[in-house]
Amino acid sequence: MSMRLLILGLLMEHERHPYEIRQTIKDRNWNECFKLRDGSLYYAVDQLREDGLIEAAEVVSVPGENRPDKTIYRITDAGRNAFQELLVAQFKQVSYPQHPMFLTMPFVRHGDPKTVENMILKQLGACEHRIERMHAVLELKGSFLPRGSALMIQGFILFSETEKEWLTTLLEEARSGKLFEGHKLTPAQLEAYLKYKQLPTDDV
Amino acid sequence: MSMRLLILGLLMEHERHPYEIRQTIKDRNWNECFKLRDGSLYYAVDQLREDGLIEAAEVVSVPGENRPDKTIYRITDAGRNAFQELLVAQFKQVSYPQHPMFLTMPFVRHGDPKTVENMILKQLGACEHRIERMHAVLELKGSFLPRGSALMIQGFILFSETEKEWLTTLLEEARSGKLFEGHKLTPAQLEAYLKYKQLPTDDV
DNA sequence: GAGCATATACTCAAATTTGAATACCACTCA
DNA sequence: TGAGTGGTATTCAAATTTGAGTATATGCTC
Repeated sequence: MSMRLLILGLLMEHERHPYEIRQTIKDRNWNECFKLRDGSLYYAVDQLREDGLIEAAEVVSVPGENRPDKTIYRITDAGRNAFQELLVAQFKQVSYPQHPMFLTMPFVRHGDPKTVENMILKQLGACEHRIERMHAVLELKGSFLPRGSALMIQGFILFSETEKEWLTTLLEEARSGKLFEGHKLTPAQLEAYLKYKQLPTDDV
Repeated sequence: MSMRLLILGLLMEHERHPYEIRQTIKDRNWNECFKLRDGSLYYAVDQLREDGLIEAAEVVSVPGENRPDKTIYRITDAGRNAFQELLVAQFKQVSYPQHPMFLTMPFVRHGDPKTVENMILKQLGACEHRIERMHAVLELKGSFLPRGSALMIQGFILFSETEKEWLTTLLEEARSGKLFEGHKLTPAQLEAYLKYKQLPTDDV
């Protein structure tokens, strides 16, 4: 998650202070598509400033005093160059779809079937809600959003629909008990396993 | 990425040394589905040992001397409990599909069209190869893999096929130039934008 | 048989992320 | 009137990941 690209990208539009960046990300519903923490936002901003890719445009003191002043940042020429590089770098990343639940799958068979079933059910519910929410966003914004942003959300919906399909299968298999199969290998399976070990693995 | 879950999960099967864990992950083609670095593997192993979740079962000196000895680890009772908790925690994660290219989308319009088009094309190629590779894995292993592992790979293929579809759209739009639209907002768009700002955002 | 890649088996500093905490203001609800 | 909730705006230590480096053995080619 290149926080730097995110920040520079937003500053390509116009100058902003960190909290405004955070808000913009929320307002645009991007936090549904990738996760962000305040901590790394402020950290990245500091780094960018140190590297001369952004600079303070203005420091605003909010009336009411004791609150920290906000610093408004602007992208520099070096920053605009860095943005182009980061954009390409992000494209170049070995990049494949990821889902936190992938990691649980190889191990569910060691878990408690009833608990697992419930967890899958919850994920499925969350997934369905997410699809609805994002459809609402697209309907309201789709036509006037920058095309790339609209396509991101559209992609996110597509992926979420695939997720729904996958979770539905998982749920069925959890209910039938099939999901928890595979504790032991029969000799035939073992032989197949040895064969499979020779499959080429593309380094990822 | 809970390295801990991954390690404990593998040690639920039988004892292993760190390098063997690394190998197993590769042999099972899991590195296609989630990314792992040696550094975090060894770090996590150390943590797990400190926490008493795993213990050294045996230290093996390899003939030929000067190589570091391998320590074979075994999961403890505390570790088995921790495994169950980590499994549930992983299920509970706010969990949605992610793709590194999502981050580029809102900003492609500031990038160089020709470069962007090429990058998308490359991703599409990589994606197609991945699908083929994973199909080969499933065909060879699908029947004898623990069901959960097979479903993970199946899910990964499903997601990759969705990715292919999405990338194809992106490519078309890059070629037609539509992808790069959205530099300025018309007054009507601005009004729509203000409306959209009021959309509820589920915190993620 | 010299050179070179590849596999084994890690180690470590530096970069980054996480998660929680801080502090202030404005609002409501009882 | 004061207690609690939510938004604004950030800081920071601790946890974790990254990326590069180390060192040896083994196999392969020219």
